[in-house]
Amino acid sequence: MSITIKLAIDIFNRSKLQTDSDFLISNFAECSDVDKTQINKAALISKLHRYKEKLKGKRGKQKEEFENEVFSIPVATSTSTASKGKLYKDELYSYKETCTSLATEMSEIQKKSVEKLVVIKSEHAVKIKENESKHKQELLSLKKTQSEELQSQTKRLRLETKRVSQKTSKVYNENEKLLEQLKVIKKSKQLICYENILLRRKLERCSIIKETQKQKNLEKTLISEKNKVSNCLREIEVLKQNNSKLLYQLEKEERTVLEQNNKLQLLDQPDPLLNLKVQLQTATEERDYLHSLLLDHEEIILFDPVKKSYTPDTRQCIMNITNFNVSSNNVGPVIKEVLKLANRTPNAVPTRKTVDNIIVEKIAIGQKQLGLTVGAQQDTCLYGDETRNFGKTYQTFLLSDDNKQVYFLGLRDMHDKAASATLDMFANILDDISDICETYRNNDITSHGHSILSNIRNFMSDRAQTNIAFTELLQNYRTEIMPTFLQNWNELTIGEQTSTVKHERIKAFFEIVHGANNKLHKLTLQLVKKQYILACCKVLGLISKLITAPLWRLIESNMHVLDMNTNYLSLLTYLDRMSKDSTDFITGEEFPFPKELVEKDKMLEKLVQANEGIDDKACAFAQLAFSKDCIKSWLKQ
DNA sequence: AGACTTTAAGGGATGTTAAG
DNA sequence: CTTAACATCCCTTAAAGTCT
Repeated sequence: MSITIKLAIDIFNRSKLQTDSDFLISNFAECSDVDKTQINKAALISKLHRYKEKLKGKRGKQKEEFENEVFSIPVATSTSTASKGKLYKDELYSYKETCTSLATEMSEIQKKSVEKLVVIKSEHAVKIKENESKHKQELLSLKKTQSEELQSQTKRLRLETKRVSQKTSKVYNENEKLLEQLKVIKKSKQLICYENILLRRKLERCSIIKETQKQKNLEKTLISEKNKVSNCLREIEVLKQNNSKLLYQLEKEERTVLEQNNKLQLLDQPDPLLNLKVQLQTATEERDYLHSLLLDHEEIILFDPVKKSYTPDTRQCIMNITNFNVSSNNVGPVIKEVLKLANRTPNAVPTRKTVDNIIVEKIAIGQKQLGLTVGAQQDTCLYGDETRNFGKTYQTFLLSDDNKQVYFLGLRDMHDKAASATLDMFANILDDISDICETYRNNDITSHGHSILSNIRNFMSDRAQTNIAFTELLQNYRTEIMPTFLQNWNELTIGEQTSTVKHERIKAFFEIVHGANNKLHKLTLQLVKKQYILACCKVLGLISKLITAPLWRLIESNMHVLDMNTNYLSLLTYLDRMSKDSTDFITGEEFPFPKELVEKDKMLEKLVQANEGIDDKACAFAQLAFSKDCIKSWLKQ
């Protein structure tokens, strides 16, 4: 037995009046053959609420049909749904044990690592102590050996100095001896002098010859004695020199001793201590690194458990990630993977569906921005383009402002190409934007969609027939909703009345109505004043009207390709003729294809009108364009 | 080249939970 | 009780990839 939605909602409404909380379930159990205990109450209530909400939006036949649909009662599932992102209560019990065991495991691991750290620390301390004692021993041994060496060296030096001093004393002694000898010699000399005097006296007394002989002998001995003295003196000088040399050597030795002492002092500097310090630093760094490893993998809060929603930052992150064409399925894993780089783990990661919902938010935000910023922009330009894909046609609407910033208004698929449909789409998009900005609309008199519409100054379109019609419709639409708006158009019609020629109108439009605002406008205004440009334009327009457009119509008709031959031939002969004299082309009296194919409209009317000064130039241009050489060069391209 | 499978994406229906 | 926020399941389609 099954119950309808109408009955289900009826029971639900009645149950609200009851105080008995069991009323709802027992009633449902009665009406269907489902067991009372099997019913999932929360799901049932949630479902009923949803159906009520749904029913509100339905009227008439639709409502009736919906009410009569079968209502299936949610039944408690024996196996709880295994959720990936969140844990539910019944699961919690099963997970609790594993979690606690995991936690104890983790804490044990942590304890172990802490113990390890302690062990490492104590090891380091022991090592440091060992190194210190080693260093001390080394230092002591070094000092001992060095001091021994020093002592032996000083001993040697002392011995040497002793020797040197002994030598010098010897030299001194010798010197003194020599001096004594010298004294003796001097004394002897004196004695000899006395003797000499005595002898002289004797000589005086004795014979002169004998005396002289004796004197001579004496002189000889004197000279020899003198030589002896001088020799002694020389020896003394040499000894003196030796003495000074030895003194110099002594000085040198003393200096070397000093140097050795300095060296010894330098050797006393404690080098190994520095090494030890470096070792200690690296050890502490290693320890800190290990410690930081223990502290890492901190959780990052992406999902606010209090608000039960992802944080705004996370939402923005998701929006930005989807901007890079990451599929909604992969946004979660991408976030996880990137956080790994920073050694963090997210507390939750959105599923595909949630990401999809956030993408919808993104679009809403974009439209809100459009309403607020574009609505305030003056002088905007509307673009439109058609895209076709898989047999469906889509119409895009773009808007650019003064700063050349382009905004994307929206995209809709078109059921048909009619201009009215395009307008409907556009109005639909503007309505959407207005709806999004609902809260702001209450304060404004005009909606944001309307302000966007009223600020559109230009409409850029390809020359597709639809777009021309669309432009007209758009104008009408604007006049409908904004009667004060059409100032520009009124002025334009004034310009239209005063001139009959099209380029005059363009001139008037830029000079009187619109004003040449940008480079393109200025250029157009300048060119439109040049006669040869106008002549070219006339030729191009006529080519389109008389040759290209009819040719298109022919090609698009159901004619067989082979049957086109005659038409191509007539076109060629026509072009050949016109290259010699193209007056008939300019006046629009002659054309290559059947008359029916030429569309007679305002445009053609204006084009074939005679223009003083322009026609002869146009004639020349046309003949140039249709000449065989020119056509050949076209075909090559 | 065609058959078959996988992946990304859209969308509806509905269960779960906790705050209002 | 209502409702928001998130989740899951299911179905569908287009496009890309793989196999035969």
